Amino acid sequence: MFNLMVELIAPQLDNVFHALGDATRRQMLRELVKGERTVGQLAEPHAMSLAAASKHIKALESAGLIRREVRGRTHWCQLAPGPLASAHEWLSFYEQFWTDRLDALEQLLHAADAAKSKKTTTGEKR
Amino acid sequence: MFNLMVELIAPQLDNVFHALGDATRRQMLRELVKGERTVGQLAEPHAMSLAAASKHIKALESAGLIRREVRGRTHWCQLAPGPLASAHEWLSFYEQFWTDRLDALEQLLHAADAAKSKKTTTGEKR
DNA sequence: GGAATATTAAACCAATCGGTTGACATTTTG
DNA sequence: CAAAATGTCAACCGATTGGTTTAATATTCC
Repeated sequence: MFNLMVELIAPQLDNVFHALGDATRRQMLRELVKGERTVGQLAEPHAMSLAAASKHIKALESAGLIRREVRGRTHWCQLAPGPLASAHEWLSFYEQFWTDRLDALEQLLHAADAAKSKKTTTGEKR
Repeated sequence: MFNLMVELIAPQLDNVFHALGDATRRQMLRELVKGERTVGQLAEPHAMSLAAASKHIKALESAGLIRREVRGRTHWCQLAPGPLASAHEWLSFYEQFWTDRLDALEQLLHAADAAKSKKTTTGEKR
């Protein structure tokens, strides 16, 4: 299910994850959850030039994470959450794994608790 | 709920997302889902020197995405999915948003379709 | 001990990143 | 129209990235 679509769009995922790998850009996304914002508004909380913030916004845009609409002289940005969903889906593939691991750990703890039976069925290691 | 923990660990998220922003490293993670692998095994599918692959693995390791166990002269790597779960959680914050957006779109389409009744009772989602 | 194996370390390189500044284009406002 | 407001663009800069090649370090095998 996931297997079929995961990693087929590697360059897209490259862009999305790279865009998310910067706290400034993540904060901008958080802000955009509240609604449309102009470039200036997005830039304002950050201790950097408007040009620098503009670059961050361009990075988010070219990753497909936001859309921009020019109205007059101001550029309005809004979330375009599709790629976020893709990244989320990509990570979901691993959810099964880490859930299994936690389950296994839990079972191990329970087993240690009630250490009476002599089950030594080792989970196969590759 | 998410609001409380999201973005409190920004440097960690920086590392995790940065590590995920490279197709080579993502492929290595995919491989590790199948079980433990040595550095050599992880490197083999990739058209690069062992040293280069070793660097990728170190990046994954310092992002906390994998753990390494040295047995004899070989280094065995395995997934440490905790940080993946963190990234997944971070993205989950936006799930509500993009779900809402898609719902809104769907409703818009339906409304256009059956443009007769005037029910606008928005079903709450999730 | 010495050769082969498995992996990291160090030095280097071109490309990219995140930032700056200054010039420019396009509205809006007075 | 002129001035202010809103952004982008281009050039530049130092740091980081992802790769190379050539050692160096452990460990195992004979």
